[in-house]
Amino acid sequence: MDTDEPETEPLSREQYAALAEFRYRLRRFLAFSEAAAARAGIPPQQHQALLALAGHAGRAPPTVGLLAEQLLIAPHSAAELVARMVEGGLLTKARAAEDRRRSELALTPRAEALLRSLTATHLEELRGLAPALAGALKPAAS
Amino acid sequence: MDTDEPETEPLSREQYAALAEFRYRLRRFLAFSEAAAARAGIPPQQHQALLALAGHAGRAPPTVGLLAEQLLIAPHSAAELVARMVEGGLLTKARAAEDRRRSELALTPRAEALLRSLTATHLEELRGLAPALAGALKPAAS
DNA sequence: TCAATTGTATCGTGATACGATATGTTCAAT
DNA sequence: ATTGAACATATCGTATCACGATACAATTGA
Repeated sequence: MDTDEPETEPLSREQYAALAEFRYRLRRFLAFSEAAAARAGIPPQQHQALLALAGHAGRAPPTVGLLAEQLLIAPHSAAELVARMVEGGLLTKARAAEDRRRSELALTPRAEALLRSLTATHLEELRGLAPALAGALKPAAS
Repeated sequence: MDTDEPETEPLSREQYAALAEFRYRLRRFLAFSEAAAARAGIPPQQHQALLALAGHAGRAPPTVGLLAEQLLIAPHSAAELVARMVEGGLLTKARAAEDRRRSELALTPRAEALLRSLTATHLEELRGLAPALAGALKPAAS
């Protein structure tokens, strides 16, 4: 039981309200995103995995460990996620030739189509949301 | 199985990368927030509940239903959350006099101290994060 | 006064990330 | 070459938390 909190200066009602507003808008965006993924027929984590992998395009081929880093989950959680996605026909997994510990991941055509559609939807949503988010952020960090 | 995706124009590598970057920064912020709550000794949802209730200060006394709206969870989920928080000594719950269906909620002194400390930490973090978030947002919504 | 609505609560369930652990692979230093 | 350490991935049981279905009490309106 932490009874001895660090001494903190009192905060204004406005600061609480601004931070609460920011988090509320964040939740709304995340809820929108989850609903969009659900409409597309995949769990939100799998959408995030696809986006992280696609966003990494151009660099070294993505692996399970890279996915874990990007999603901020433990490597073995990423392995489970990848297993579900391979099963669902969204990813292919192949041991890397030069280091056979690694599994290199790639999106299937179906995954690419899903992600394209989801990303377009999200960019549009963000176009509208960005000002509100930025606005809620400004007074919070004053 | 959704095999017929809506027709979407191709997206650039930069757009995927920008959106992925934005979500990554969001995850980092949320992970920071969860870690801060854990350090304070409460689950992250309880921190969000405290913030939502405090952010509402000044208006009508907050109820279980209001909390559900703010957190985007079902009313009965909010009831469970509140039960855990009352048990943990963070909230008090009292039937409203004028409408005895409602439970009016209030933060305990311990909760106020926790939230004050957590909010100060978060505002500081956001001061540093806001530019990066806004930066990742700009190219995404071009 | 009775039906519909609202606010809160209870119970069992499901999804997913985690901890602990295991296996295979590579690398460094002897 | 060999051995031990570090690394990448995988498996299994567990815990958390919101949900669906449902219930009940209080209020409102016809």
